[in-house]
Amino acid sequence: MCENGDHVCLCPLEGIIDVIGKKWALLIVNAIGNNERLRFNALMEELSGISPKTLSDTLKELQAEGLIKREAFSEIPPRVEYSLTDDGTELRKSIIPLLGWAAKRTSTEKRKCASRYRGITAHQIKNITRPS
Amino acid sequence: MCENGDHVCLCPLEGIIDVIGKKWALLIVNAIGNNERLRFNALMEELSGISPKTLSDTLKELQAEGLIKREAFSEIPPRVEYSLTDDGTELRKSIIPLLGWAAKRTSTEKRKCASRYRGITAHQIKNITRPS
DNA sequence: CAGTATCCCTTTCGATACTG
DNA sequence: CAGTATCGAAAGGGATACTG
Repeated sequence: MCENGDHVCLCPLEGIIDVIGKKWALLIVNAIGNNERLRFNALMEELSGISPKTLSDTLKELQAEGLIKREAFSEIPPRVEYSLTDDGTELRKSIIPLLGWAAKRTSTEKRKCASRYRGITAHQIKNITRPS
Repeated sequence: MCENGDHVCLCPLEGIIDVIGKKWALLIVNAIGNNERLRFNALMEELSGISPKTLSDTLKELQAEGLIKREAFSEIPPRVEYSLTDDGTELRKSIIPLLGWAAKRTSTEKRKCASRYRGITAHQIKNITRPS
């Protein structure tokens, strides 16, 4: 990567924006992280409001990006569990500073919290190594 | 904000995604940060490929979010300069960890760097307080 | 110079119904 | 249960031409 002197390359932005720019992507990553492993319908509940199509689509993309892992069990009824890969876990951690920045604005600018995400359990991050 | 125990609220995501999810937003913030202050056409050059409409639109949003400042001078020909607010500067810093995460993947997964942003000078961050 | 005004295309996402 | 198939509305952006 192009990092020399006081420069940091923004090239990786290409990957970042496509992933985290998606409306539900970070919420999904976090929801799974909060629970270790989650099934499709459980995710539907955590992310109240998401449609099966959107969830399915996003799940596939996150999988393709190597951020989550899908495990299917040959049972009846079928069972599929999603969990974070190491990469996904790292992503989950690396957005903390950004969250901190946003949180500061939220409070100083007196915005109401979560008007859009209200009711979504997954709007909290749990069990994460907190920055000092 | 709802931060207690091992929880960090993702509510601010509402604001974050809308801002940084936009294709050019972070690039613009960074381009201005790299140069202290920039004029409209200078931005057009740094962000090679952006259309005046898109730049104009995004600039207004970033302004509305309080991330950049617009100063117009009553001269002929007109001169307008954009600079980062403190908030914008903070944002620019807080994406570093995310960049680090993405950079690591980029290299380990052998993706080609910047296929989408190639040629855009603003794909580098300069003069920033680097994380240890 | 610093944008605006149009037009249009693409992607995204939601709702709903259906299936292995 | 875990999705897929369709359809449609809406937003994001790009190209280009024009203006105060």
